[in-house]
Amino acid sequence: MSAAGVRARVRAELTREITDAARRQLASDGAAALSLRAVARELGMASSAVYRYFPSRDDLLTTLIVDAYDALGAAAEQAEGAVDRADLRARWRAGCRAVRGWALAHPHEYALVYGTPVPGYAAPASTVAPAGRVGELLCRIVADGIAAGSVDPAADPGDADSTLVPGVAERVGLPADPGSSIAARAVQAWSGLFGLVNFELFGHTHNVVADHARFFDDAVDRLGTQLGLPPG
Amino acid sequence: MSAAGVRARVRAELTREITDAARRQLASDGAAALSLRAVARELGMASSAVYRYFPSRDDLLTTLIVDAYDALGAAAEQAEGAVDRADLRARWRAGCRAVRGWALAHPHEYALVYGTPVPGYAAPASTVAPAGRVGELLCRIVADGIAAGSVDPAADPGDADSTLVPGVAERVGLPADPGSSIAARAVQAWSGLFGLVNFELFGHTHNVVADHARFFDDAVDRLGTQLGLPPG
DNA sequence: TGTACATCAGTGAACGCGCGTTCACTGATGTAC
DNA sequence: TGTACATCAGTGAACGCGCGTTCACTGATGTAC
Repeated sequence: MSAAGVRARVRAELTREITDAARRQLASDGAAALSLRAVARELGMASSAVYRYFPSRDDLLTTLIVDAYDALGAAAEQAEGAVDRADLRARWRAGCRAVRGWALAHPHEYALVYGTPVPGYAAPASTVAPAGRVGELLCRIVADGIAAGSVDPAADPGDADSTLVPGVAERVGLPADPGSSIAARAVQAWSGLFGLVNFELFGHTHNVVADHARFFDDAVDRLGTQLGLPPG
Repeated sequence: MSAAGVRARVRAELTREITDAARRQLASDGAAALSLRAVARELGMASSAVYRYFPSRDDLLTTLIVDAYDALGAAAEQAEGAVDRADLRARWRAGCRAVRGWALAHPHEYALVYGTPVPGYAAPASTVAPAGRVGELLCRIVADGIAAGSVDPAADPGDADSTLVPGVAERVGLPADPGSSIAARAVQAWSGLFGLVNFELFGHTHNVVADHARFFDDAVDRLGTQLGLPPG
């Protein structure tokens, strides 16, 4: 390996060490407490040295945001992918449960992307694709059901899909018929899933729900039913 | 009015001026930027003077949180209360739309209570009751429907209600039968409502939904239908 | 292979900022006799 | 009604902290001839 290659590799490794330390800090204290100086401290380097790797705190934050979206998306995809393709209901459950499981295991990373937007931070374009992974995964299940004939896209008609951005249904493999609501209902189920996780994680169901895991499973099944997934 | 009464009134007024200034600051810059010093500055007083009224920043924050819950609850109750009692569907719509409307008008106050919990802040008991107002309002609509015979609590059976904290269904006027899911479904609809608002306000549907108002109305109607509210 | 130069990583001090909270204090306002 | 005392609101300085970012610098590593 060339000398330049070594230098690049060392650089990449230290970049990763920085993001790892930042992620640990995020995990233990939350996004608000994350600072470049603390990261540098943990790595035993001067705070100014971090600027050789990230031009500003916001860039480090962007990396963490993208990583969080990707980790959550990967967890959901992996869980969903481990299930019999033909069992739509099981795939739905697996994907949703993986989202909740990841959120409970990484509450601060979850809050970073699904809680209050960081003040003064404007999400750059690089966060858009990772942010869509879970939603697209859920839509793919519905689309597969339509393709297999086990989900009826014409159930619950209406023109709700016309409230969506044009082309978004096709992009996730859903039909784009006038008079359909299947894509809008999928978006609603997606937001309903995160509504459940938000409420649990942020404590809104603290005095309301006793068995969160079972409550969640029941609710997720109802979301699936509303989308027309066949019962498991 | 006695001299002591005057003093107490002046004190109450300045207390309100402080919370008003804090609320303005919260509204314009968000909770993270809220500081006792900035509030004192806006009021033209020494920062130490604020401590005569609030023992710490957290106490000021608690006041703002309670106020936000109450303002949102009042907005929902007022909108819902203006509708014909017998028209359950219209009451449901009015309540939900008021929640969204208030959230859009007060995004930072909304985020304070429904976004990421403030790090290091532990919500005291005084926030519990105000936090429940919207959920209880929604449940009351369902309970009225059951009482009027237009909502069937036995539709969609299952034992989902057993996942809730015992007594919570009765507390909001819903039946507590074994084998029922009406209370759990109400909780889910409640979390679904805030999932919709969260997604819109925090930008997750930015590239997905085009007409947010109509998308929301459609989704809310679906939530109502899932609870068994008669169509409007 | 050796040498002169350029690039790069990392340092440590500094700038300027804002924060929550404490404290001894000064006047003004209220209270008891 | 007048006076002595107690309570209270508000001040300004200070403590100690941490932050993001800049800058001139020192060595080490890589490159060109």
